[in-house]
Amino acid sequence: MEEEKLCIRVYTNKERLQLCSDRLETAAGMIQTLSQVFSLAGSETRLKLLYLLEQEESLCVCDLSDVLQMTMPAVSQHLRKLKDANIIQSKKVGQTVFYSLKQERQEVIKPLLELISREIEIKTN
Amino acid sequence: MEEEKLCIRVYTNKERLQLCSDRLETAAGMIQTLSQVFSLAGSETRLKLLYLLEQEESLCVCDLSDVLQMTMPAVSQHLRKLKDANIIQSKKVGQTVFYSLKQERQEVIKPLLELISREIEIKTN
DNA sequence: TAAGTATTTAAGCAAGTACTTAAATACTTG
DNA sequence: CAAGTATTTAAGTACTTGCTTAAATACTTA
Repeated sequence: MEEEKLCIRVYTNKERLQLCSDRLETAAGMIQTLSQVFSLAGSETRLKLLYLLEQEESLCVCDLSDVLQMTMPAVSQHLRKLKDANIIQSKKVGQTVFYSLKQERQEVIKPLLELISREIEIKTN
Repeated sequence: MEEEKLCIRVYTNKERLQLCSDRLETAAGMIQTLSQVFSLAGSETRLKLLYLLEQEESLCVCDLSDVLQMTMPAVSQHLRKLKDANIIQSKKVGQTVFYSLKQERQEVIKPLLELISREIEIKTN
């Protein structure tokens, strides 16, 4: 099973392409981390969850399910993914579970959410 | 088909939840736009494409396929999605198609890519 | 105009995602 | 401890995604 060349170029800047490969290799870890965060934030529902948690500090599953007009299992499953990725954390008080943004990941999450709040500020002025 | 309440709370801050709903409604457009961008950037392959295009200004499908070690149809299909979302643009020169980041969307894309390049700078110092 | 190159399009398929409903778990209170 | 509430877990399913391969398109050049 030979690796076939699909594209034969006369003018190829091999050094440039090598530099690109090097860049990718150096950035590999960050790219992987970021693409995971982006793909989580890439769901409209989860982006809403993150936005609400940023604005309100902390909300319970029940409230979130109310606001988003979704069943609790649906919301709970989204929250689980965000929690697994260390983006949010939970705190149980009695039988109620409160979710909030995790400090550790703020440097990645904040710039994303700022894009929303900045737009909103413009809109409400 | 009655809309059933799945969660009956004694202490509910109705005003707070209403404020949350209002926030979501105001932010709806931005949230939709952003979640689309995030979900595109949420693919490791596409994030690499964006990163490379930012670093190199402009690259052809063939080069990208080479650097990413992927078939041209696979790369081409990713590029199409990014182009459909107005994140990148293409310019045909002879039979070669060059892709580059689109200026219009830079204010959303740049902060994301900066997270990578910033990390890389730290790493290579 | 024939042969070759770069790219896109299309069809097909395996894997992943986002819900649903039902049941399990954990806590609270009469 | 029985009944009820908040949440999670699990299984099932429709939909989406990301690749593959084959074929079509468009351009170049002998």
